[in-house]
Amino acid sequence: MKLSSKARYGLKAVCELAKNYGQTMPLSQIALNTELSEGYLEQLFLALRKAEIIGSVRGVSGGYFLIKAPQNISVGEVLRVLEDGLQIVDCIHGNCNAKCHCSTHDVWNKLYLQINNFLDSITIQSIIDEG
Amino acid sequence: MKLSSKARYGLKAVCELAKNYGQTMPLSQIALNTELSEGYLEQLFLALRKAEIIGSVRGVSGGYFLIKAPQNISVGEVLRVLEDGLQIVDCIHGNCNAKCHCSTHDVWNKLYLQINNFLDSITIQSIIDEG
DNA sequence: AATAAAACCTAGTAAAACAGTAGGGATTAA
DNA sequence: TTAATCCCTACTGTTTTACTAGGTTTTATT
Repeated sequence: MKLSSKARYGLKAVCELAKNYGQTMPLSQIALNTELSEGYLEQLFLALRKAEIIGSVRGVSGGYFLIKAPQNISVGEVLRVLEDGLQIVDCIHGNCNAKCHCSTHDVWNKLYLQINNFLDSITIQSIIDEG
Repeated sequence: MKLSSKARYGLKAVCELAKNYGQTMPLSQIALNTELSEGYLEQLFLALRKAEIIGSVRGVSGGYFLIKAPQNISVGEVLRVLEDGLQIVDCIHGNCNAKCHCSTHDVWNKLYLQINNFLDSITIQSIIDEG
């Protein structure tokens, strides 16, 4: 139940973009501000772009930008991209073949919903407001 | 954010013990009923015993038993033993040296509390009742 | 047209974590 | 004495993680 670096770094980077919402930021600048590896961030940004959370401009004076306003993006949206859908077990629907006569699956299902509901209730804007 | 096999198997095994609360069950029987590896379960039971969640009787006709009644044990108690305290990030108190000017740490702290509160609210008894 | 800044993309890789297995020792009822 | 059972440590193959490397493409600027 540990969060991956992808998730932690990714959220930080998205917050950095949020603080500069409306502008385009080169990855080098984001890496500098967050003290994260530029090469590693690049991979995360590739995923975030394909998920249409961020957009990009190529070439000189290009960079990345948030597509939606920070108050309209939830932490859940971002993390689901970076954390394989935030699923905490592989058989989330209890369709595994185990001869388990107790409903532990229900626990995992409910925990999954709790986590997602909570993370969906937090906006990126609220994070940078607190900081 | 995946749950480990330790956690999944451990909870199943504890449920199995709960269904036979008041009796002593040999590990071989638990492994059989849950279709889990006896050798692996042994490790989990070592930890659960040291955490005083289960007790054991050695020798012939020995085995393991739940120390507390199933309605007095929460899923959280069990999982914290098996999942390194259920901490989702290493620096849960935000004491890492990162030059992060946004409060993503607050998110992880709150999520940590959400998860623990939720799991503490579920008793082992309620799981076997549903099954 | 040349250059340099930037995104884009794939593949490799060392280290850690995971999910067990192996093998023996200690205890105890029968 | 035996066999069942818990106790404990160490080892091991696999997978995941957290990157790094190295190149390609695009584009503003000179």
